[in-house]
Amino acid sequence: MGHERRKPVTLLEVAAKAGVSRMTVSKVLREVGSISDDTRQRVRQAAQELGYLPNSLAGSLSSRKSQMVAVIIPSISDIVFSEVLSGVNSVLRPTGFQTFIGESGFEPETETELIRAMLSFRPAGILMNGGMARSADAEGLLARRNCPAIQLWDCDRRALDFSAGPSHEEAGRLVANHFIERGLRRIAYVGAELDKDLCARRRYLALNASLAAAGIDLLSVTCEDRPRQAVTGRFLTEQLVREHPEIDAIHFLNDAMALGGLSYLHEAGFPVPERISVVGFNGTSLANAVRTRLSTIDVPRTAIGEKAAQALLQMIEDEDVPEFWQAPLVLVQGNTTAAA
Amino acid sequence: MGHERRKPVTLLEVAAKAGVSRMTVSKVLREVGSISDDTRQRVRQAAQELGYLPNSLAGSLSSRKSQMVAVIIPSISDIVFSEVLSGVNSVLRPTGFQTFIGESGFEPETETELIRAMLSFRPAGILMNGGMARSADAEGLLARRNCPAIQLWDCDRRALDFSAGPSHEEAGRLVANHFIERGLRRIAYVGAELDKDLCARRRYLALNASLAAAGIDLLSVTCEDRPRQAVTGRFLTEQLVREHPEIDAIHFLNDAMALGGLSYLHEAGFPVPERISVVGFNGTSLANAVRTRLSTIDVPRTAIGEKAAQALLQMIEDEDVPEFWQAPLVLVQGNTTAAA
DNA sequence: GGAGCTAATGTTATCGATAACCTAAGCTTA
DNA sequence: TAAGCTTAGGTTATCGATAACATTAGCTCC
Repeated sequence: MGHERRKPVTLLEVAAKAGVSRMTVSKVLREVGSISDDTRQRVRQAAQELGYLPNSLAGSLSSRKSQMVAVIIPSISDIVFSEVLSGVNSVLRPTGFQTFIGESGFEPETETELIRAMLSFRPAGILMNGGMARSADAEGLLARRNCPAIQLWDCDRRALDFSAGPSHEEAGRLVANHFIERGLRRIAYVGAELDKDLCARRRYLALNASLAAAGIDLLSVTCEDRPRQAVTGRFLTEQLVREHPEIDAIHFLNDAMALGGLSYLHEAGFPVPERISVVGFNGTSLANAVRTRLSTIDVPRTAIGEKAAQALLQMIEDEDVPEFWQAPLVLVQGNTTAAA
Repeated sequence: MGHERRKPVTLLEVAAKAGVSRMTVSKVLREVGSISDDTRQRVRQAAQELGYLPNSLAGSLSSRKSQMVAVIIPSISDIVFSEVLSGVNSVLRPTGFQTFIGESGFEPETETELIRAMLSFRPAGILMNGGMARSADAEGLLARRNCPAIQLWDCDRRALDFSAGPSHEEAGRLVANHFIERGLRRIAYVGAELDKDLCARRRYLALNASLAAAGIDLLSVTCEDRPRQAVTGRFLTEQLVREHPEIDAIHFLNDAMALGGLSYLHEAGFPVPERISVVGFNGTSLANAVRTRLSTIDVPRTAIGEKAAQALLQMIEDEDVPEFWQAPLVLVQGNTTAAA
């Protein structure tokens, strides 16, 4: 099964087989223009028999149109993103647009190359996560793009043509109030890679500011060189309670880290929520799988993707679109924080 | 910030600005041919100042070459895949190839459209997960592709030009032997979506066969309409032990489901491993985050991606490549199965 | 000193489609 | 019945690059 097969079939070959011109084949396959039923049949059959696959390079070059929508995300392993993407796809798919994904790995250099690569195919639109430090080259590429561009996951700092996402500042404030209402005052924050994920950093800063306004000092335990996953949550929590056994509430960067932290707290004999309250972020289904129902902030991820895709379609149609859509946030009370 | 910007800059404009022909610009930017340092400078600067971005549609169409590598995966939320992909990228990136990802959502229909869309851009290569039911159209498209194609994640059933992945049958046998060696005889399997994930199904069948050979009946609890995640593992385990409290070992489809199951077992008062042994599959970092260190089968995911990418590069260079690479599997003994 | 190189650049054809316009036949309709 | 419209299809130019070959000037070298 070699791959050095014959040259792919072109319109010309289909045309020859069907006994018509290339243009006629093109019209039949795109269902434009007026073609008799008889010809239509012959062309379809010829294309089918030859296994004709249109060449999008030629097609898009010529028509200056594309069915490709580029999506660039920091990490495909971040569970968070998959639902945003499925929201995007659920709206885009029925319209015939195809989503092509690029993964930047949180590296600005890689992200820049991805933007360059994707834009060089002149996509119909581009969606990218907000909250990343972007290189100057990337900004330049985006500034000169000739398609609509949408920022996902961030609504505090608007960018590109449309932003769909939560206010991370609001999220930070929600958690702060949640703790304050419950009379918790020795509060810690556990996170990782805050230098890369600026959205998470903004949540942290808002939490910090809200607590400060209430006269509370926030203790933070973070590291930049470990993944934002359960293992890291567990590791940092261990470090935290060893040095500060007095704390009575922890907010984690995300649910995965919170679960890691919880596992350590149980093991080390810190009852949750009696002794320490825990709040995560995201509302991933993960959160309800363990015996504890994690208190967390639920983010409507699918809706974010849907709104983004809808806005994209409208912009492609040259319709007017608002500047942003702010995703509603809900702090879901589980059993890792005591009732107020 | 509208998106209906001016027409993108073309080679011709750069050429005019630099006072040379298009061909010269093309050669400078691709670093081929011989061009004087002076001209090279002027062209580079002109391109820079105009913000020239090559049009890959035109470039690839003309040269019949591409820097794009297509990857089609069933689900980006499946943690498993992210590491395979990072292995792929670590090899491909330095060579200048760009990975474009498509997500099929386990739907053959969607997968077919993705294959069509990606192949229509004439990529340098295509990588796809094995173990999915593929539509006839998809097979046709793949048969007529004119680039190397590689199957990931499955090495039992070889397909395309190269296969990189574990033997899922071996995995099933490993688990069976693990249980048998420990004298466990009331064994259950918990999984989901086995109709879609044929690799998982093959593990299950091998487990079943190996146990049968030892005179053991395997009890299986599965469902097709729930995700292969922790919640489902928990739900099915609850159902399992309610109806069959006598079982003494469970193999889960993956680690996520195993963790969900574990949480229920703890809660329901089934000590692990004293009363019930548990084995997962994958060796995700998740496995070590909770108090229990899950016994599981470690799959070298990054290596799979690397081998696949290396094979792809070799095929692009027209070098000979073996038919497959079988990923070594290790059953990692945690503390959810008692020592033999 | 001219045949033969090499280096630096330009010309032309082509990749595989689509846009925009054109043509011829058949049909209305006043 | 001739102007005018439809229908079905074809022609030509173009999209933005690259491959392959052509050209020109300066140099080498016997």
